[in-house]
Amino acid sequence: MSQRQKITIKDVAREAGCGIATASRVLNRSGPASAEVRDRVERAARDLGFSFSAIGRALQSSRSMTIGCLVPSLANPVFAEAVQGVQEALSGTGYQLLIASSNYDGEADNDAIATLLAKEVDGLIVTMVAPEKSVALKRACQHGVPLSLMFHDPIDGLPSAHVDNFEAAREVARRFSELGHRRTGFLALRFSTSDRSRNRYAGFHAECRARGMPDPALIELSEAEANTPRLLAEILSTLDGLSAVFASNDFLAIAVQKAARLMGKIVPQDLSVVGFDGIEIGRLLDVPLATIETAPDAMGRQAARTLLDLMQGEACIQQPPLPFNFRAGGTLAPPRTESRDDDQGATWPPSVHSLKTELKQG
Amino acid sequence: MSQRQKITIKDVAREAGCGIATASRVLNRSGPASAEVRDRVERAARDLGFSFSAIGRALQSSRSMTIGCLVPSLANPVFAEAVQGVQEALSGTGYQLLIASSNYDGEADNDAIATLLAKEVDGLIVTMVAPEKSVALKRACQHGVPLSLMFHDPIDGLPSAHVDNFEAAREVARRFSELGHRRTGFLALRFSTSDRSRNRYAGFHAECRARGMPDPALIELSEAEANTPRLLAEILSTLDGLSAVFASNDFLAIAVQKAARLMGKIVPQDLSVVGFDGIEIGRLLDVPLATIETAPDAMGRQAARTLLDLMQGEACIQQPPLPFNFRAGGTLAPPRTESRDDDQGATWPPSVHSLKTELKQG
DNA sequence: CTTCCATGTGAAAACGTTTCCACCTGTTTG
DNA sequence: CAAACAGGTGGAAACGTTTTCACATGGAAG
Repeated sequence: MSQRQKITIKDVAREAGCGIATASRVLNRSGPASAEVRDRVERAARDLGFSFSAIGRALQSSRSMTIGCLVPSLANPVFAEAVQGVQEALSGTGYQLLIASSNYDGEADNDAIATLLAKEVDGLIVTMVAPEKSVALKRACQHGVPLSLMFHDPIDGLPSAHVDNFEAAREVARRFSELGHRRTGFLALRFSTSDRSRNRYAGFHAECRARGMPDPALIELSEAEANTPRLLAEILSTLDGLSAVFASNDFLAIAVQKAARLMGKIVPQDLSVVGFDGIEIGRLLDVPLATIETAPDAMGRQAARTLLDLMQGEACIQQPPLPFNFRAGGTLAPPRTESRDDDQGATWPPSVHSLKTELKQG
Repeated sequence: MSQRQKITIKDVAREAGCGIATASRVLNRSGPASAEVRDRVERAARDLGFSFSAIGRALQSSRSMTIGCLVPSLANPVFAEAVQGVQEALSGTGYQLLIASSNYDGEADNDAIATLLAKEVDGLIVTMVAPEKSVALKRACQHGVPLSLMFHDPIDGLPSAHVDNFEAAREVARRFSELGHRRTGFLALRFSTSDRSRNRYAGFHAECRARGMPDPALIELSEAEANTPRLLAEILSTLDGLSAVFASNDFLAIAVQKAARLMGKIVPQDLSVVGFDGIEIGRLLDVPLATIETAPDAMGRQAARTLLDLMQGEACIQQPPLPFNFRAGGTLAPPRTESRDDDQGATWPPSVHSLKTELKQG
């Protein structure tokens, strides 16, 4: 706690016996300087332990060398990995990452963007609740701040690093169908605040229809229900008769297995489960989890690279969606034969929400 | 992409027909102003869509309202959660989080701190490879920047939000011992770059000794070995005869189970496994993982609160270590009786590293 | 010997704030 | 009625940079 006040380039210039401009030129190698002066300045800077003030620089150049990143929460490893990917793509470019998280709150989203904007970030990488409705995001656009999205489908000409959730979910329906499943469920944790979940449901729903399966049951869980196997089991038991469940993320899928065990059901014989995200741990489980593999870190990297291009003034080009991959696993198998062909007989509980109308159609 | 240039307080003042100083006073409610002028200024600011430039403010007040945070990697959920905790504690204080990650590289650690310092962060929250040796960290100290550590044991009077890894590890040894285990192993992924791993080993080792058990086998894994069950199985099979393994994190512990299955061993009958961290998923597994529960988010929150106090000028007080909790689970059981009492007979492979000397003694 | 140019150099403006100070008005006090 | 004071107000300095511009100096070209 010794030296409380900072050493500026003025101090260096004084110590070296030259003008400020010269010191700046030497230290930045941005202009001519005699060997002798160069030497004095460099020595002075070293002796004094000088380093440039990024703030002074930012003010004068109106480039903060900072890029802002907004995600719902770092407690979700998917977003955390994406941010790590951004970090990696940024390393070596001189840009720093200013982070904000909204806790899945649309209001907080707007505040966060406003704050980031006030800090004059040179670019923005964003995942939020409702990008298409966010006034703050619109303002950022008009403001001319380069912008790139993550996880969202591209909107309004804004580039986005994403996977095609709709297509990926169709793939899951296809697998279910091919194995002979008919009655399925879709489990989501934050359906209303996650366009990803909604797109997945839409794709799943569309493909089920296309294959003549009954509409999947949509089950939206609360945080508590998702984390308490007993509660989850209760919910699942109200939906007796389904042979396969598509969980909108891997954690949920694992929770479903636990709940199934509690109910005395065996995965996959009594219930097939497929997750989403492809977290590493799924592979190491007793019964490896069938899931859609995605690469959040690659998403972060792509978002960052796109943003860097944009900041270079390059035209905004939307990259194709990042690939996903269906990972086979022990949690997916054909249904028990006896429950195969009784579609017509039983009354089938309707979807919890009926939002088939406002769903994307592919 | 319309309005590329910014609106400054000057524009507001001109629009309102008053001086800059007055505009500033009105907008900050920091001084007297007539009702009429106040009105004009506020209207002007609204009409123009003015917002303060954090950079201009930072330059003039020499407070950037930014705090820097360095962690090894956000791909590790433990650190990601901690950062999320920091984020939460900071929300509403007006401080933003500037993030850096080092990828477990000590050199990168130093660079990152230097960069953060150049950005004139008002405080620093740090988890790094070797805080006790870092010159950059020392410089930050001398520079007078408020500092708080996470995950590390307190050093040099720097406060740290941490759990007592040594004690927690002793707890594991105690559990093993009470169940009758004697030959144990300690698995670590990044032993050389993680003081946490080292402290855990030290505590585990110390308690094993204290209880008259043979020294635990120390097994340091490469990234590849940890993620490839086959490789891990090979390694484990070279250490035949041990009945219990303490993995330095839960992911490793789960990998060990997978490897054991590959070897035809049954957990916990043939091999007990205890992890560390207490990730949520461990609870949902087929065989719930026995582990030491910690709360990374609480660590982040504590680190942030301590830092805020420090920045208020309060004296630096070291909080007691955060509590840990032994979570019982299906992966821990007494060893098979036949392998109980043959200590003296067999030759026991020595620890991979023999660092018993430089280990913390409690 | 002049003219020109290259090279090295420093003063000063600009970036967007906040704050100190001085200057106005009126109004209250002696 | 003069003096002191309070409330409003704006000019200008400061924060740490970079960059423009102008001024030197010297050597080469005319």
